[in-house]
Amino acid sequence: MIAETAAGGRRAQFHLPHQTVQTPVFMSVGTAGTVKAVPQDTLESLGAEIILGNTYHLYLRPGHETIRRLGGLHRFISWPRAMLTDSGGFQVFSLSALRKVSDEGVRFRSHLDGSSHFFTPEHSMDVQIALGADIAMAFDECTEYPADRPRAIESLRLTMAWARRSLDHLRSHGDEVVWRDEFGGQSQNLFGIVQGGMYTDLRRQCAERLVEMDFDGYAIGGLSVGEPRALTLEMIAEVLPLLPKDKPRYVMGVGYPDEIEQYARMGVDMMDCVLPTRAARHGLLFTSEGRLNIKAKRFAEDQSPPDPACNCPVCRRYTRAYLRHLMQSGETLSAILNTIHNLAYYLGIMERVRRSLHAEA
RNA sequence: GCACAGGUGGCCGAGCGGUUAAUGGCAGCAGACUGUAAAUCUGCCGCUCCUUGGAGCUACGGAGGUUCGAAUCCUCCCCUGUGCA
Repeated sequence: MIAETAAGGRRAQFHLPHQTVQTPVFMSVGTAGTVKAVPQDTLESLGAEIILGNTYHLYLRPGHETIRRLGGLHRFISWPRAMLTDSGGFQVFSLSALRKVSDEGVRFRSHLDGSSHFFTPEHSMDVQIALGADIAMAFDECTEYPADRPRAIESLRLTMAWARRSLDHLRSHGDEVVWRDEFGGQSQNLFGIVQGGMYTDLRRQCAERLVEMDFDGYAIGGLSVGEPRALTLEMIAEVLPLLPKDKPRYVMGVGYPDEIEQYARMGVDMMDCVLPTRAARHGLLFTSEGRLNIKAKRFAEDQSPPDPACNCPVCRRYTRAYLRHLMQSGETLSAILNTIHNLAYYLGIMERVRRSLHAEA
């Protein structure tokens, strides 16, 4: 812990096997072993210290055993810094049409070829061990919104049982949970995930139980699934005080620029979101002046940079007119430049917040 | 010159007597996107009016014709492609 503000904001750093991560931090999502459209060296130069990978996607392709044989995910994708793998729990939610949930686990059909697979907490851990990220996530069920109370309770029961099993399995395979690669990796951390729908008492109950289990960090999941922002905020505010101060707190799947700043100031250490990368590919740029739909005709001859206040490599060199043209033409470079800018913008927000938290403390 | 095949809204392309302002796709315009089945999805897309819903006008190469009714059938003309001279 480096600094703490009266409002609960934290400026800290976490020593992970591959990287000491300065927090609060925004993590770019690299589902299939790539932060879409951005090469690893560019991510490094943008200052990304930790990125995500996804258990579900990498298990299906190229296969976790393949990645294990190739020396783990870090080596496979040539990423020297920290990584976190999501457990596949979110896919249980997002691929709902193709799944069947039981206490034991989840049977689902591959979105790639329709083949049938069965995921259990143990299996998710095995896959994540093979991938070898610095942080693995417990296998959970992301409760949908809206979910009535009985449904939220049932979903929560599953998530807590699976958290226990995830932890037990990972701990009992301690010897395997060590990756030594040229980047210096070692032991793997495991985070538990707080669910509970939009019910504060369920959230509290879940948080307390997970803390008893003693995870290496705690995530708040099941948010940004369609609920009003006020609810998101309420759930986060409810859970944060229950989590141990000396461990990372991670809100999964958020958010818009103003959201991540707000949550960081409340004491959230880690966040991730596909928004900056996906929106970039769709032509939406986040700037200090607000959202910029670069496809808009009014930018056709606009010679100013995407964001005049931004110092990223894209804003230093290219005009809105050019980015619009690339987008209109469907050029690959469009996705690359848009994504680099959005990521730079998000990382810049966090950099600013970190400084500000430090100054306030 | 002869023989086939064609000429449809910005483009490509369905339709081949009424349910057709005319299927689709592209392009264009606007919007969405929150632990990535997403370089995806949604809406608008002949013109002019009025309030949703409508009203009117103009449209399927051109000119005639048949028919209650034609982008669709007939005649002539113009143009394009291919083949043969």
